[in-house]
Amino acid sequence: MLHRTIHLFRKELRLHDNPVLLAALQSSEALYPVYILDRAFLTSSMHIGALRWHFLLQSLEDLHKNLCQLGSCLLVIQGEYETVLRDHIQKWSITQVTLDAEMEPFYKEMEANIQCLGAELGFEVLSLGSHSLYDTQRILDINGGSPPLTYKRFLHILSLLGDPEVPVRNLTAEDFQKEGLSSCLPGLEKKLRVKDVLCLALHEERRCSAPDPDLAECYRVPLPVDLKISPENLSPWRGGETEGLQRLEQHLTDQGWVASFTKPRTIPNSLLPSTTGLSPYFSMGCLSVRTFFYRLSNIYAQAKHHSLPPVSLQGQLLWREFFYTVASATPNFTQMAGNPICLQICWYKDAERLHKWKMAQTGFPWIDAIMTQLRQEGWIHHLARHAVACFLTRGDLWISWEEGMKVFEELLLDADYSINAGNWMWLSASAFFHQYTRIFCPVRFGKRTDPQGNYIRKYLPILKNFPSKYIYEPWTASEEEQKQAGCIIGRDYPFPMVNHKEASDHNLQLMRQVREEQHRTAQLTRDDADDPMEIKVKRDHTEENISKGKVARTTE
DNA sequence: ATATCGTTGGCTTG
DNA sequence: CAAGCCAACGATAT
Repeated sequence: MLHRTIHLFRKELRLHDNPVLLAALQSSEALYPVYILDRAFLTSSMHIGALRWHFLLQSLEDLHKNLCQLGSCLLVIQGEYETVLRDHIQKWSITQVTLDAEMEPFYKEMEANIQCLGAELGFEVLSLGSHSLYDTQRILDINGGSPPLTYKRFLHILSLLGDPEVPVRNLTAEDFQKEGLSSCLPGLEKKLRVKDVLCLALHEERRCSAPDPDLAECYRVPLPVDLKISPENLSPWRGGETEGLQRLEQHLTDQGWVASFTKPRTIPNSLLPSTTGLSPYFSMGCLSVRTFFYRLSNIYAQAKHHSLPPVSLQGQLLWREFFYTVASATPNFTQMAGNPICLQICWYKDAERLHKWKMAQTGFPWIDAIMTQLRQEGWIHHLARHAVACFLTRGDLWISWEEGMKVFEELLLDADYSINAGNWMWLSASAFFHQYTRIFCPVRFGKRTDPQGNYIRKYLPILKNFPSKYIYEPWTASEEEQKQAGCIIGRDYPFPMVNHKEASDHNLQLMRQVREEQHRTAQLTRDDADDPMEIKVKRDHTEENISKGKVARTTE
């Protein structure tokens, strides 16, 4: 029996390699492609900021256009998702809801709630994942249930698993216009596409005998102004599958560049991205990682030599998988407390200093330029992320990585629950990375790849007339030189908020202390422990946290 | 038990 | 500008 289906788009905002949408089409006589714009959810669970709102709306508009070309359309419905679903299940006599499976707790909770609703209202739920290359559960199973904590070990497990699943075929107009399928609302269909009117289900034709003139208006993709989001958008990234695919193709034409890509050698302060800059498209599912993975495999197969993980382009996709895997099996992954893999550190709470960092007012041009690019454009290079993250946490300010993570979540177009938290733990040497004596210098680090400071001049124009020898440390210029540059330090641009040498030396000592204490407590715990499990959670040894962790594990 | 090694530091030396 | 040192962690391999 064929279903009457609502397909819920959540993250996978694309028509290529979209397995659950394909399955929805194949199992349905009527299909409603829906995006529920639940502002409370997007704000409180996903913490999306203004730039990401723009990117999301652009992606929805593009999805709508692409669906229209195939004889369908996107129905955007604003409201709380459960209420919206409840209303439309009845209104449209729905028997099936399909949706992309996602791994974030808030998306999983949403899916569980939809399952419950299905049991109550009598519709089936089908969800399939396509956001990652591998099913994280299979990786965990091979590793004996616990996540691999090193990339090397992770790669080893992948070598046992083999290549990821290949992408499903692209959707075509035939999929949407097959005999007897009606896709989207009949009234809307006629409005949006006069030529190819679908063969409609009988009862739907009856219902729409008096088409609502406001139907199209009612389901359209809202504009930023409708959502009271500032129309200002300086980001060069434009959301959507079409733009994402264009950028992908553009990068793949340079096969030599693709084959020899070596991440640590890319330049954090080039004025145009030295990496692909595709992350925003992957994070919102405008692009399929499986599609990219296999396009890379094809190029590697033709190349004489190619780079390898961890530094290769494919290796970058695998880093993403690595963090998904660890996040999926670690309780409280996005926080320190109750997170068994995270070093427990007593960070300073200093709202004023945090604010300076966040608002690009640290007085270190290299740091402030990066934070300005982040704020204006929503994307910064990976190494630039390292520089500002190290500065905020173990390097200079000794402020919790969770605070930095929240700022990135709001400002980054590619913000991703697992990857963001994982990298912040990495940079703060709280997990994954342990060579804490390696501290980025906020003056020296950027100089290597941009001695003229063109990057700083672009993002901090107030400093643009300083000679190159002062551009990374303008406070060392004499009063006369500052006047000449048209920028007085302390008036037009702040003095550095810390003495880097003193701050980083001090923090290094703190970090040593933390490790020493950790070591001692682990020793104590080991001596006391009857239960060998207690040793495993030595990193986070308080009673409360252990029980929290155990509860979270068993409910998974 | 012990050795190995880590995607991307900074500094000195030859 | 490449190599080695710094001081040294901790997950994994052996």
